[in-house]
Amino acid sequence: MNADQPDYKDTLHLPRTDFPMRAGLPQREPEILARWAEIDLWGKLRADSKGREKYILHDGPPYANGHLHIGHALNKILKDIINRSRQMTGYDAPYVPGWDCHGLPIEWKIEERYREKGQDKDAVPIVEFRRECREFADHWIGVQREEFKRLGVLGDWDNPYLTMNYEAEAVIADELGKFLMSGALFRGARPVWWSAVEKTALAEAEAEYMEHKSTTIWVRFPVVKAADPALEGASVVIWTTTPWTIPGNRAVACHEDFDYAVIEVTEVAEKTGATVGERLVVARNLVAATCEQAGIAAHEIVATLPGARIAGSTCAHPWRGVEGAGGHYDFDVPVLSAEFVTDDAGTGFVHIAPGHGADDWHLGRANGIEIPETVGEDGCFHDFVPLMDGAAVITQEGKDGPANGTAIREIAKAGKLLAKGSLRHQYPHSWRSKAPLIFRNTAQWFISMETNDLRAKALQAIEKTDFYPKAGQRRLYSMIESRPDWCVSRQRAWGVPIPVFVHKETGEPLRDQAVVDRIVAAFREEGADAWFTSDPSRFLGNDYDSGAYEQVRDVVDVWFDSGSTHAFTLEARADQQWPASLYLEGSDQHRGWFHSSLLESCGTRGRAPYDAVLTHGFVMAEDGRKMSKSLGNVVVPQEVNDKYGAEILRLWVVSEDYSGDLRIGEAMLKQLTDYYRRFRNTLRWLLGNLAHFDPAKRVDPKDMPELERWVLSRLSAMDGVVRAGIEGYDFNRIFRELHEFCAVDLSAFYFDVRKDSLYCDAPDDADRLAALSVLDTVFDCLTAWLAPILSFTTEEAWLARTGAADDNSVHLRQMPEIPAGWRDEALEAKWATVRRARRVVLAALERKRNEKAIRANLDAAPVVHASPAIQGALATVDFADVCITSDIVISDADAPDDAFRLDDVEDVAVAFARAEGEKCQRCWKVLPDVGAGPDAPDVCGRCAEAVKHMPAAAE
RNA sequence: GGGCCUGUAGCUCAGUUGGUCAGAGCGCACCCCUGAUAAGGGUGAGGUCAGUCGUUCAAAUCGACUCAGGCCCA
Repeated sequence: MNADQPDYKDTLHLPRTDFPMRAGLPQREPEILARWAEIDLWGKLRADSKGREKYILHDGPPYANGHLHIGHALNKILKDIINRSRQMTGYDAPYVPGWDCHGLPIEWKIEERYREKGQDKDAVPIVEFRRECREFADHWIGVQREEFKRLGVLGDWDNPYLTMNYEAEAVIADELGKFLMSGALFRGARPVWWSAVEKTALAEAEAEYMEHKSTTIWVRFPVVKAADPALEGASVVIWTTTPWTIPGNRAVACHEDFDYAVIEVTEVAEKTGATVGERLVVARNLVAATCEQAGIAAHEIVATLPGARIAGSTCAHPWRGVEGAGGHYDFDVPVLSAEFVTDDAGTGFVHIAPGHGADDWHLGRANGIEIPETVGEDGCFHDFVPLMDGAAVITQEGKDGPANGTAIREIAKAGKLLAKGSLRHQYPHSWRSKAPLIFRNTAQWFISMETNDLRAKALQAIEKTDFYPKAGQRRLYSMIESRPDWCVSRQRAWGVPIPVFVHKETGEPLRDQAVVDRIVAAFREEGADAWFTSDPSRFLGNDYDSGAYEQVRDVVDVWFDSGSTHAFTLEARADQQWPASLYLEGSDQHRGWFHSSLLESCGTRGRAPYDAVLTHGFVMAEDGRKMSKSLGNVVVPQEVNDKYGAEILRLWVVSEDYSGDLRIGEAMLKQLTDYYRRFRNTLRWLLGNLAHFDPAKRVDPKDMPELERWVLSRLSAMDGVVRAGIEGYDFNRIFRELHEFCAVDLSAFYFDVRKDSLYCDAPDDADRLAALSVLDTVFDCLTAWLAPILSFTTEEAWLARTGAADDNSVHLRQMPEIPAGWRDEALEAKWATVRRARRVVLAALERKRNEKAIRANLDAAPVVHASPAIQGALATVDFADVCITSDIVISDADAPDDAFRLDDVEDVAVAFARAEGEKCQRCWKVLPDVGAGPDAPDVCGRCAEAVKHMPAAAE
């Protein structure tokens, strides 16, 4: 610009706003959070929506033992987006966050502290131990609460639900009481990892696998009832690494798909356990290995048959009829088929001792086989087990006891020992004493799946529940369909006690509602500690002799705790409602919270505690693999907050399809910031222009130009997208469509086209006022639509426009009601045509630009040769404005041969021409009437007129 | 090993009941603007639709298998 020319910039209505382009989210977000706290946004929302239909998203409780990871962030942000979007579409959506507080991981942490101090946990009074657990959980609840709030998650953070609240502990006991009273809670037995040294059960995760040398044996189980004639007179051969479990044997398992061989021994080696002429059955591809081990020098294969034809046979226990056993082992040993049988070692037959193995136990239960108790808590055989002499499996010093030797000797004496060997393998040991563990049958409490038709009720409830995505329904269904009874007891300290008394003589649990009620009342007042600090008579009252009852010392499985959250939160709280509208968690919770809540609720209330279940996938690193510290690809939410802002995480949640696994990494975060900038700058430009808008001069839609009405129609369509997305939890679609709307419809088209009018027209020019009116509406819509997602930025923009009064927040708004008349599909179709023609013009000008014929499009005034149909569309349109050229000619003449065309746009050809005239120094269009006005020699007529109407240069 | 799920351009996603050359946005390259400026506009290059084999006149879309990844089990 020449220095001697007047600067017209001050006469333009350029965007003016304090809303910065650079968000500074890491700094700004905490300020916005502070304001929400200060104005009590949560309280205002509640007051605002009082009496509206409730939308209850019941929070699945995270575990209170560490900082949040990215999965927590995904989960809570998604919940927040759903709650906010429901709140803005006519519901009252009071979100109560919760925490899971009891359980093993916290217990471990406390035990670890003891170990570090050289203290013994068992020497500490249980109530003291529990107090430390409680404090530990309390600490992490505080930490996580702040981390969740930092993500912008709105909720009743001052009154969350905690499974360790006294009220919750009371309700959990009460719920368990319902199962007790209905007869569904019963005492059964199941094998658990057991340490004979500590005389305690260990959790799976407490077992340390270390190398161990085990004695292996091959044992004959004579077939007494053959399912196939080929098995007559033969012995099934089993192989085991735990000879001491033979007394507990009650079955043999084979695999129905494996081929088995019946062999006849024809020659034996010098050292052998086999006899010439005997028939043995082993898996076909283990025949050679077995023969070698047993010293069988030669054999004949008498028959081969699949496991399917062996299953159903009956064998004799190796000690059937043995002297001194008193007929104890004379029971039948059925051959069952089982999937877990392998043929990579052993004989293809697995000896099943239901009291000494998980597979064994499941198979035994599935087939109605008794689960014998053979070993006491000190690791020694019970005296009533014949032939074992009370031998120790594991000694109190943590060494192998004599039980293996005793068993092997007796098997050999009975003539059933085919071979013996040894094996080094990984075997579980106690993490405390380092002694080998054994699987031992123990008394446990179960909730029956069949009593009161729990399984059937649960399956029916699943069918009545909506699942997002749909596949979750089948997943949960098949789990419930096949699951065993629910083992709810844990031999632990940090949990809600199983509030049951068992009669010492009958072994029957006491079922008396009055007793349950007294327990619940005590828990409500003092917490579940009351169970450990009170004399049993406090609960038993005068009706029972406390000496006749044993007080159960087990605590309940934490899944029962969280399965009861619906009872002590949805039912108990006045602001909540039962059942929940939605449960939302990671897809692993089909096995967890969805599952336990369903069973708990069906068992006590006959239906699911939720109307719908939504699952999200897991967060992977950028390459689609699991995040792991060793790979260094872990994304931590706190770091994203500090570097990019929580808003970027919120955007991330909706930028992906959360029904499957999601990914996150540096490259994606960069892309997300680009998405963010598009939204932010769209709002910024709107704000800048709206600074010039006087609502009193709002133009009615019916008086607007077509282009403005087209925008309104697009808004109407977007409204449909937003509402459908909220309804169906498809926020990815909302995000995608809104982003495209901002980028393509608005920024690249509507804004670009209307800049001329908005910046240059006279203040009260009708078209300019219409455009401003539309911008106001667009702003109104976008801030509301994006508010659930970009909760910080929309608030910032909204306050920038409407003022930061204490009762003002974008989150107190409802989604805008779009008048039905705005949608005009014919108009949208017409403008689709206009934009197709525009594309040809822009492409033609691009070519000229590359040829250096023009620079800006305003240098051109092309001739558009179009078909009559397209001319019809362009007739009512200022096509030069639309193409941002200084002039344009629509011609019905045949296009010259060198006219520009696009392959995919028929009937439009563009012939290039430069714009005629001088460049207006104000609007930069090249026009013939520049300088026509005497006062303004370097501007066009329109601008001369506009400047005249400007009240002052510094508007 | 079993159940369930996922696999479309560098990235995030669309692709209705199988049938116009597989689409969008972003990113990228190049050009323009410099009155949305750590912004804005335009043009363009990118894909054996994980792979193989089938069904069909016709498959990204149906079936089987394989590979890779995930969740839950064993």
